[in-house]
Amino acid sequence: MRTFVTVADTGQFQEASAVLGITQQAVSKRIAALEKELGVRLFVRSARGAAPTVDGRAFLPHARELLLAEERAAASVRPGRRALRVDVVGARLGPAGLLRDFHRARPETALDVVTLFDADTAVAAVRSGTVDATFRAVRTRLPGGLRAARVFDEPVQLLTGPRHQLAGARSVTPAQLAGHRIWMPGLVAGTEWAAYYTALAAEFGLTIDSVGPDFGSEALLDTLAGSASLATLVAEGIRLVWPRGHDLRRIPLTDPTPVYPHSLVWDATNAHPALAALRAHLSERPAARPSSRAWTPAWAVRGAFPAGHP
Amino acid sequence: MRTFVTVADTGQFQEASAVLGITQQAVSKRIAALEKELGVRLFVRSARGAAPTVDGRAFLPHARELLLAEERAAASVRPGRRALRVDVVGARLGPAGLLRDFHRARPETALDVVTLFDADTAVAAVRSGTVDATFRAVRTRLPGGLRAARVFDEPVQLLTGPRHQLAGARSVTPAQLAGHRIWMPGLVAGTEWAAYYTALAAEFGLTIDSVGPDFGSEALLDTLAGSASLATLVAEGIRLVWPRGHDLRRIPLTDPTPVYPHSLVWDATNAHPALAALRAHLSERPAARPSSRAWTPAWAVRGAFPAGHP
DNA sequence: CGAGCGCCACAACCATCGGTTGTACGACGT
DNA sequence: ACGTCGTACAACCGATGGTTGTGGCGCTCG
Repeated sequence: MRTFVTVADTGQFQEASAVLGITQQAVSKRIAALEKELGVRLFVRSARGAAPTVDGRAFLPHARELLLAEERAAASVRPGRRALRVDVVGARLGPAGLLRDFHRARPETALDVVTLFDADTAVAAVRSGTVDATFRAVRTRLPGGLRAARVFDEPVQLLTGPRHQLAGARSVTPAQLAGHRIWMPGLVAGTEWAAYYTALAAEFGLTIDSVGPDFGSEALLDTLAGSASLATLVAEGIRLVWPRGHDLRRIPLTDPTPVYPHSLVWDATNAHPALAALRAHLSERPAARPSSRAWTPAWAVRGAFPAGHP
Repeated sequence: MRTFVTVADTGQFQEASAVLGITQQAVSKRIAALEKELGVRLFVRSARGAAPTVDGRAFLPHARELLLAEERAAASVRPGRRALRVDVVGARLGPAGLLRDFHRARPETALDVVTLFDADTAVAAVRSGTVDATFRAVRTRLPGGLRAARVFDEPVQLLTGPRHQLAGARSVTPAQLAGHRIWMPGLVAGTEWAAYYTALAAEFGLTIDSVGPDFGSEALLDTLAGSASLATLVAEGIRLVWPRGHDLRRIPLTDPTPVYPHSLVWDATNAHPALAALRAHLSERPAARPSSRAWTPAWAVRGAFPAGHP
């Protein structure tokens, strides 16, 4: 590919070979091999050099893209100065949206988004330097050198099918959910997600049930749509693949509103320039502050808020 | 890359080797070589298989993207059923915008945009089947089997610096340009672009000058910004890299408005499914019809309009 | 708790690939 | 008509990347 692009740019095999530091014959062989593999002629050879055919012209941008993709791939793991690497708890949750904003604001900044197993794993990764930051709800005291800023309180909503008893409500209080069956397959014990919902259930006397195999959100939505007794909880920001004709309802929870407390955790000694940019970007947003009408587990308050918060 | 992705998907070297049709040892060697080249460990090996490290997780989406890019590249020239290939006269002109619309409306349709030398070359390419369609201003009678539909009349505007005599005008008539020097470096004799501007100059007595080397649009704009006597003509839709502080002016031409008559040309015997989709997409737009206040060269009227036009 | 099993890494070997040098051929300009 | 420029073909050879064979390590299970 690189040979192809170089030939296209220089206009002749000879000069391309000089650029690439190989012989002209090697370039000729490479191009011939590529043409044979693709089954089309890419250049018309003349006594004055090589000009791309129509196929070659169509192929050229794809070849360039391939080289760029290779460069990005290598940059994502380059020891020392790799791309900024951020862990998020879920690709469709609030923090992922914050990262999309950041990427839109600074598209030149190379950014990798990964999802680790749980908050403890993520915090350990931040500490070891394998990731630069993580959006998580921190439960435990952070190891020395790590900083946290609570950046996003994401309200939790009830999701029901049309036949559910609460389907018509404009809003519901957590206490009203007592006695209803909340079904959340895929909740893995030991993760901070599970801890959050366990605390929520304990606080308001709910029954949260995560038994059964997790067939993915589509299967969950299918089941909800047909059930009069099952409901689930989802984060407000989550974008579901909204099935047609299922008539599912998202119902806000109020008085209090359970919010999921996303914090950004990073290592104070990490000098990655894009990390500073990310923190600056996040602090430019209106700071998320705990509302008196919001609820979080007791452990969440340990997550530090940006300066100015009590 | 394919080996890496396969290992990540299967979770073990052994099964990946079966999928790829090679031995486990070859997979081991490939991954080891990749890790050595990148300088990082991508998998943690255990007695139950291989799990990606944090680096591996970050690398994975890039590796997938690379494979997709390779597939798209191959598809762009696959003999027989390649991607729809359309020639446009310029990437920043109206037809390129139409193609962007089409791509937005049908993102699943593989689409390649190329730019050939001139209309005759493009028409020959359509006839030979190396491109599926071209947006061009057709001057000559089309070879048998080819069809044309005038899809976009693009108004031409005057571009001047702030010190130019016409800089303050809200609009200008072509006749008013007589005597002013119009500078259009890069206009290649023999192309339909050149023919268009030649006809325009002849019709209204203009002086269009394309001598001198073409250093690109940036250099042109720099020169225009500082000149009181030079101006150029640009298509309305063209997106220039608008230099800061140059205070350039785009001035509409009126009474009549010269328009550049883009037609879509295709081969009636070409059965490419995406070609039909493109034509359908274009015909859904409000048909471009020649206004009595618009001007085109006499030869342009030969370009067929969609059904219904006189 | 030890034996067995499943999985990966290392070693030796070998065919193929992809580079080299040397040369031929065609087009263009003088 | 002949040098010059640029590419293609041929012969050659080392490096690459596959194979088979084997060893080690960590689960798991009797």
